[in-house]
Amino acid sequence: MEAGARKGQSARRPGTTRGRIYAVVRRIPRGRVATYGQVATLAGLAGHARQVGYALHALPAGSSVPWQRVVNARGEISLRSVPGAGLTQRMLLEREGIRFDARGRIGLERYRWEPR
DNA sequence: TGCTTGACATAAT
DNA sequence: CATTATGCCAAGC
Repeated sequence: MEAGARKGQSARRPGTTRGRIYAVVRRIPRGRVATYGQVATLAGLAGHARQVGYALHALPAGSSVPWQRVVNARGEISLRSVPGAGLTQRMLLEREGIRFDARGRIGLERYRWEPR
């Protein structure tokens, strides 16, 4: 339990790598998407996109982090350990007004979040 | 304390 | 444009 509790804390504890990643993901506006590398760069972890994915993977359910708006560089939803979840993510994005390609890809040219 | 795994990115072919 | 190979860091056991 302590391990689980500690995990939940580290997720909300600012200053940690994961906390910074969550902070960036939270900044993604609705109806827009960002790539893992983009989030990593904004979080100050340029080049460490893997950590972004891992951080979201450890993200607790019910969190205020719109992990669904984070996609890979191909503009597609990355496969995760939980089968079926990809469809859930796609549904959430479509609900925000994001259109998917016939191949299940998003037009990053059109929906890419441009931070300023 | 140290090793293995992991929601990826980028470059090269 | 698709696929393959390599590199990065942090968290978990």
